[in-house]
Amino acid sequence: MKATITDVAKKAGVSMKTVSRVLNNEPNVADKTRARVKAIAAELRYSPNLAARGLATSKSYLIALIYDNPSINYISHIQRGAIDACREAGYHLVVEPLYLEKAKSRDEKADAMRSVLERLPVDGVILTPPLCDSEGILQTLAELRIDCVRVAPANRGQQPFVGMDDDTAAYQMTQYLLGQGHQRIGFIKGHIGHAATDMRFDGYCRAIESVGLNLTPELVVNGDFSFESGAEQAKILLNLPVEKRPTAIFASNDDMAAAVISVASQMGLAVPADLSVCGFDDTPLARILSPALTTVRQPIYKMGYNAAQQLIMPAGSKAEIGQILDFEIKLRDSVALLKKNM
Amino acid sequence: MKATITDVAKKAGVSMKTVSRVLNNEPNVADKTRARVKAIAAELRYSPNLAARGLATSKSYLIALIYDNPSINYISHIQRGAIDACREAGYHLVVEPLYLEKAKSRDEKADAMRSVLERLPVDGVILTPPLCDSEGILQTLAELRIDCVRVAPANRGQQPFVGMDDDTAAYQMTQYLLGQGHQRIGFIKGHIGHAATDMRFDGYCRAIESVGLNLTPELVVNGDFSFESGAEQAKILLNLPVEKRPTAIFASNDDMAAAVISVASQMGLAVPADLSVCGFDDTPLARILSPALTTVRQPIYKMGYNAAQQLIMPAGSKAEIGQILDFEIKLRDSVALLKKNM
DNA sequence: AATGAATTTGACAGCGCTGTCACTATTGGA
DNA sequence: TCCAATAGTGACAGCGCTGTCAAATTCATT
Repeated sequence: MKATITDVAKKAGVSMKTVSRVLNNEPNVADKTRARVKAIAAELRYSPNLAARGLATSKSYLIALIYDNPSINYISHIQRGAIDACREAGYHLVVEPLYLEKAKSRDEKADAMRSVLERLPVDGVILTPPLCDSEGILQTLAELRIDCVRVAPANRGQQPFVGMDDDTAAYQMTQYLLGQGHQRIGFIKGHIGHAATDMRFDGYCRAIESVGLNLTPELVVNGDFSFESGAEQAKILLNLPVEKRPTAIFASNDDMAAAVISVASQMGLAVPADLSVCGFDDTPLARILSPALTTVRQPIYKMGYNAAQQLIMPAGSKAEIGQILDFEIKLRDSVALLKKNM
Repeated sequence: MKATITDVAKKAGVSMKTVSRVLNNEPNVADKTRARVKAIAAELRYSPNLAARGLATSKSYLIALIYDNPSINYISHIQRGAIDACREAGYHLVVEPLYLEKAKSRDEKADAMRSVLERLPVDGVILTPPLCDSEGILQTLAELRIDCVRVAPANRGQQPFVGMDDDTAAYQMTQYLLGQGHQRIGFIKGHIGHAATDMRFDGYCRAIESVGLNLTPELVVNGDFSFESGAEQAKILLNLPVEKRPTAIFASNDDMAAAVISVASQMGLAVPADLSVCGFDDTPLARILSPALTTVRQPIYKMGYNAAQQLIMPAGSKAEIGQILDFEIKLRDSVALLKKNM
């Protein structure tokens, strides 16, 4: 039915091994032979059987994207990037979410991953936050001797990663708010335990302090990246007495920023006239909101792309352990100059 | 390093074949033997090597999700459903988007798919719209002898599919609007060529006509499922003279409905007091909008789940060729009773 | 106790490919 | 001219598993 390497070998009058060499671009094949084999392979529409090759080499040409991050948007972009990188190199991406009933511990996640990976022999694994910061996961991967690249990890450590500088991004965004005249800038933190939560908050703090202001504890509230938590915390912030109420709110992601805008308008506060708002991520939501959201654009796609690429690259050429990608501050309509009387 | 079937066999004092039988739940193994082998396999953390098994059985335990649908939300849910079904059966999902520069023809998409699939031996393919209605794709799959299940195809035909009744859903939603007293109901159609576009529009028409009303051509406009197109078309609808202007707008998806709400509020129309709006899909956006959007909940996750399941199921048990899943009308806050004076 | 049938088990080949290693042909230099 | 080095090629085993088929065991029946 489907052509095998033997068919090609017979037709070309060479051994299987020679065909194999040609197919894998190995050296030591005469140019003439190489050309002939290639032509015949093409003619027969031959393509190697991945299972057989995998069995022989214990490589699978498969890369797994493993995550437990509930943000569809985030994962989708990582995934697209990874798939594109895979395709360029003849690899394929298998997607493995690791959602478990929430009570499960880290160890159980590691076990779940182990059972997935023991069954499916992948050549490498891409780990997204918060999974990429789990000791258990990392250790299991090491035991299984599977390469991995972490996306936006909290601890950069000595293993490969791709990431961006959340801290600086938050710093710059806060500086921008400051530059627009805002002094009382509310901050809604993300989910505890998420690396980005701390890094973004740190950037905010640095910026506030860099202009000689003091951090006002009541302006900092704890969300968890969800719209609902954003709404809840926005109410707390906006119900502060007028003279203490923030004139701008920096939410740690776009969903929460959307909630701030929604709550503000329900309370009769116009954005950005009465309240400036900015987010983080630049999800599709950001452009749809009215006003369109000023936010930080993360290079999510590129992180996925580069992560896969690092996995695929021949081990030798790994110049650097980590890659830090550029972000971009997207100025849109949700931030305005502070009005004099506020 | 990793336990093989031989290790288990030795330790259990039986042959490889017996272990194999136990692992595959084949009959004709004594209960005692079965229990012992299972115990030892668990103890050794044994799990079969997919490549080897694949080579022996010419199955890959891999299913591909192939799509060119740009809606992240849609694909993500299909994907999650499919992955869950796969995992239950020890399968894995590989994801293969088929985006090409837009100029490419259908045939080129089929070629692209062919080259992906010739390399990766998958056991089945899930096709989403609009790809699932491409003759070229279907034919290529048939040539490759790869099973496929289509998700929400336009032409149900004789091949397996999972879908929902878009027509009836739109019919019911329109009926609901009618029941709230609305007579001038605007309709924003989706992308031309998308099966859902026609089916939803048909349902709308049927409902309008079912109450003895005539279709008003100027109340029907052409969007393309994007937020921007929704905004554009909403403006056209809402700029109609007051006596002709719709009192309710049914957008063919949530993104366009969000645009309607946004445009309406920019024009000083309150939703739902001055204008009722409903959408289709029940994306996360629907709950985030204010007012929360009345919409049709599509069983997207379940479609993915069932599609994968159909592929995995032993060929014999395929009772029915197609499955039609239930939708749900989600009543939220964006539709109100028509005020008397309108 | 003896027979046939059903159940349970194992030996072995082979899926399609690549790694190893041995072999032959070619080249360049003494 | 001959030899060593190198380029080019192929035979063969074996990756871990399952299908086939025959052997061993058990059971039910006379």
